[in-house]
This record gives sequence, structure tokens and C-alpha cells, in this order.
Amino acid sequence: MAKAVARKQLPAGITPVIEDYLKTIYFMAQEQAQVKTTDVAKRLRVKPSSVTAMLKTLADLKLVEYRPYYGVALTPLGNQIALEVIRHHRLIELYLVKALGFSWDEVHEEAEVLEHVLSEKLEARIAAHLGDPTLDPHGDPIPALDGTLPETATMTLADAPLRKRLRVVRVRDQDAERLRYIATLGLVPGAHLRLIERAPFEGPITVRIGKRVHALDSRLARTILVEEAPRHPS
Amino acid sequence: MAKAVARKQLPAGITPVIEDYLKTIYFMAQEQAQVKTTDVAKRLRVKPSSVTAMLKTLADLKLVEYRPYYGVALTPLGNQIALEVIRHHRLIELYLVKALGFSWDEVHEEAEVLEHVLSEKLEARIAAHLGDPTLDPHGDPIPALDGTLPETATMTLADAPLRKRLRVVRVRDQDAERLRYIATLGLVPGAHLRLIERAPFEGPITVRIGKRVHALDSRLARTILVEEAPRHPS
DNA sequence: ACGGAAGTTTAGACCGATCTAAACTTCCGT
DNA sequence: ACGGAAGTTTAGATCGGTCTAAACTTCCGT
Repeated sequence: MAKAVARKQLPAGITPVIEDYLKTIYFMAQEQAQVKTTDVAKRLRVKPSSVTAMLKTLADLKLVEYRPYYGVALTPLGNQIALEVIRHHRLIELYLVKALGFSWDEVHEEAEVLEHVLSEKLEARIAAHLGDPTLDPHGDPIPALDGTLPETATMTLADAPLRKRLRVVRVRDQDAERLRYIATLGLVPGAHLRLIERAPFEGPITVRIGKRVHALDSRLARTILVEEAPRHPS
Repeated sequence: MAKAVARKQLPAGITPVIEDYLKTIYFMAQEQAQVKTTDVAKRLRVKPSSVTAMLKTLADLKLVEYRPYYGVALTPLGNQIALEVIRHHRLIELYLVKALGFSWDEVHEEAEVLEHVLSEKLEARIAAHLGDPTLDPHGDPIPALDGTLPETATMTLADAPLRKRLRVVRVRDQDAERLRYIATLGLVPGAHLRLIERAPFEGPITVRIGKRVHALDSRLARTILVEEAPRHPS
């Protein structure tokens, strides 16, 4: 009754740009222990000096812990805001697919813009309309209102067991072209497949989906998360 | 094949702020011959000196004709862009009502933000989903893609004929509170009513809607556009 | 026909976000 | 243990959009 950080009221001065920085830091923090200036700069396609400047601003706003020459990390508040933006993003992606017939390769770009301007009210209506979903069209988990994040499988297709029945649960890629390609293979979340062969030295993976067999680059395979799918074709 | 101003390609540097200025000038131009700096400043809740600065920018971009100390007018290009933004605004309003259950008093604010970030693609899908509508929830005409604007009735409830069967076609108000009030009276576009009495000296108007009779302030009545509705309750 | 009020523009400042160029750290390899 | 490359920060500029304060127009009423 006392905690629960009611950001809805406080924000004041959280710009779209700030949201993008927070989101970026959030994602990078779960791929690497140290989030460095240059990394952020590359992702945001901005010069390192600009990042330094912004990190100071964010630190002043208590959104990040910033140690010069060392790295950044989100504060709890920063984390919370990042998750809200990600929630917006993924809700929008799902909505565009479900309600407006977008394909999964089109929605990222749209959501990238809309995530910053979604009002609480509209967010709520969209979530309700979708039945409070937990996964977006790529299988990425949608943060709940309380900041909870449903965890998904972590096994990639690149190191899944051979011959077992597998189900695609998530495709970690935002590139439209690759997504289109992946979709033509039928490798969308929910699809079933078997890993037939794995060539050595990080070579291609061979999978069977339905009656079709495809060879898949291992880097691509590593972006596809799967889980074992016991019996019965759903 | 040569004309048809393909703005989609050109824009470059048309910011949300610019769009707001163009929209404002557009609306003010149809209420008054001269659009003056101060008027724009009041509507946009900005200081007159800021408007002067922006008008110069707009003039440089060939979006307005600006004569210092005198007034502004949109160029054809400026007009076109204003109409595109208005199209976005009204499509969004209608979409929020039809698809997401918003009420007509909630949508203006949302649209005010979203209008600036609606991609062409999303606009197209929304329009298609709505069946290429021509009127928004308030009865305001939605500009077509070619800049055509369906004209609506111009007779206000304040000067409609007594005793005749009338139909509400448009409610020109964006204030949420008033819109809610108007809705409780049933004065939404499409509703039928009769004007029973008009008090002298700009006094209240008395109308019957269904079996209910209401007294209506004349200023309010002037924001409600009606047309004669011949026979048959539709 | 002219003085003053109302309206408008200029001058100069600020803020957020970015950039380039120059200075400063860090850290690795010899 | 130290020199240099890579990475990072500072300094100072720019741009869009706004502001205040001061100067300038316009125009109305006498």
C-alpha cells in the first residue's frame, strides 16, 4: 500500500529519446554484464559522446547508475520504465497482427514509434481487447502491469536435441527480411518440427517441418527458441 | 501523371509541431478571413513571438504565405499537409470508437497525439478496416486521400426551422465535458429531433428528442449542425 | 493628423539532443 | 612497467522550439 512506485504520476520529462535509451540499456544488460558507452552508441546509431551526455542526464533523473569509463546499469525506476515501454511495444505488435492484419515482419517498426505515445487508457483497452496476452507475435513475453515478465524457453534450435519433437516458442529477430524468410519456412511460434541433423563446426542445421525439410544457417538457428513438445500435434 | 504532389516522398523535416501549426491555420482560416499571429498563439497556447518565429520557418518551407504584421495563409502544399493530418485525426477518432470501445468524448485527446505518428501503412489499414468512412464520431468529414472533403450540412440547431423533423449531422465541439452532456441528451449524429421553441434574444432553445424535452443554451445549439429529415424514422 | 493602445516582430537566452574535435583513461602486449 | 591503441569524456557548436523583454507597426478615436 505504500511501495509500488506509482510512475504514472511522477514521470515528468521522460521523453521518447530517454525511453529508447532505457530500453536499449535494458536489453544490453541481459546480453552482457557490462553495458558500455560505445555499445549503446552503436545500437542507437548515435555518437559515443552523445551517449555520455545522455547518461549523465539519466543519472540525474535517477534512472541509471552511471560510472564514467566503466558502464551503466538501470536503477529499479529505470528498469520499471523500460519494462513499461517494452510492454507497450509488444502489445502494439500483437494488436497490429491480430486486429489489423499486419504480418509479423511489419510490426516492429510501427511499434517502435507508437510505444512512446500510447496512453495508459489506450494501453488498457488494447490489452483488454487482446485478452491480456502474455506473448507477442514473435513469442516475446509481454511484461505485465506489475513489471512481471513471463519467462520463456531458453533452448535454441542450434542446440536442441536431435530427432525429438520440438515446438517453436520464440523468434528473436527484428529484421523484416529475415522474419519473412523464417515465416516461409513455417518457423513461427507454435510450429512443430524435428531437428534431423546438425553439421559440425557450426555448420547448417537440418530440420523437418511437416513434410518439408530445410537446411538452416546456425546463426539463424540460434535466434530461434524451442522447447520439447511431448506428444500429440496439439 | 505529372502533378498530384507526391508529399509522401518529399516531406523531410515536417515535425509534429509544424503539423499542429498547419492544422491550426487551416481551421482558423475557415472561421475568419485574416489569420493573425495572436490568434494562432492563443490556440496553440504559445507566445506570439514563438508563432512569428515558426511562421518564418513555415514560409521558408513553402507551407504558408506569410506577410508580417498582416497574417498567414496556407499554400496549396501546406493545405494538403493539414488535410492529411486532419484525415489521420478523424480516422483515429472513429477507429477508437468503433474498434476499441472509446466514447466520443475520449477520442480527441488520443487522436491529437496519434495523428502525428500514423504511418501511411497503418492509416491505410485503419481506413480499410472501417470501410473507408467519410465521417468521424462527431460527424466531422474525413478528408479523402486526394484531399477531397465531403461537405456536410451548415444549418445549426440554433437557427433551424421550428416543428420540423431534424436530424443531427455534426457536433462541432471537442470539449469532453460538453460532449458527455450532449450525449446524455441524445444529441449524437444520426439522432432525430424537433425544435419546439426558440426563446427571443438568443435565449434557450427547446427541443424534443424521442419523448424527452430539453432546454438548450443557444451557444451550445450553435455548435450542433442539423438537416431536415423528411419522413420515416429510418 | 496624431498619440497611444493593441498587436507584432526582433534580439537574445534556454533546453533537449545531437555533432565534431580534442583531451583524457583504461588496459593489453611486449 | 610502460607505450600506444581503443575507448570515453569534455568542450564547444548546431538545430528546433520555446521564452522574456524591448523595439517596432498598425490603426482607432479624438
